Amino acid sequence: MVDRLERDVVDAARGLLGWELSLGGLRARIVETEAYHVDDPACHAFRGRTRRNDPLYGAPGTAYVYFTYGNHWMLNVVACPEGVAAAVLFRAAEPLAGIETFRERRVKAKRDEDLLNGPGKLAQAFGLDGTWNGHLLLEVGGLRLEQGDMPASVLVGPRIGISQGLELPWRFVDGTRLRWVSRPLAGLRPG
DNA sequence: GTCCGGATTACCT
DNA sequence: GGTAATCCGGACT
Repeated sequence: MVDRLERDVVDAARGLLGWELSLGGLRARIVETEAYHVDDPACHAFRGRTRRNDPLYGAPGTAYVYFTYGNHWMLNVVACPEGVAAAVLFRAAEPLAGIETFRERRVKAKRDEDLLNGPGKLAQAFGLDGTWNGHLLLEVGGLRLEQGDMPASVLVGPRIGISQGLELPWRFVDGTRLRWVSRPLAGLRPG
């Protein structure tokens, strides 16, 4: 996956579906991703390099964790060669292990479907914050990304929550696990 | 120093 | 389906 991450952030976003995110006894299967690239106006690095977006320019496999809307942390994995800003945002996951901890941290989730079905929810359930910014996700230790089974069907559509770049179909969803996805009806089509 | 907007969520109707 | 809450980073004066 390092090769794939380095080659193309859009291909990597699709390829990361089915991978597993783990931290201690917590484990979840990635069911929804989005790609962001420096040439696209929705990317944090579109207007140049700053201290906030600096991790985007790092090595593929690096975590980019940032804070937004006054409340929420977002987890991304950096893609493309060093020096080219790009990343894949993890938007939703299916809980596989540690569900009691997920429930404790996501007190507002009424159903298990609400534990990880959004980027801010996913980060809250895993207890992530800026201290994980820059962490290497493909190496052993702490927060980790591991290969899983590729989904039998993938849906694509426009990315969520942005105002520019909506013409790019850079959101990817595991079509066999829509139960765990955020906004399953938002303009998705087979892809 | 001030202002604006955001890769969202939760709660309301 | 609509919207208030919440506060940091970036742009600008």
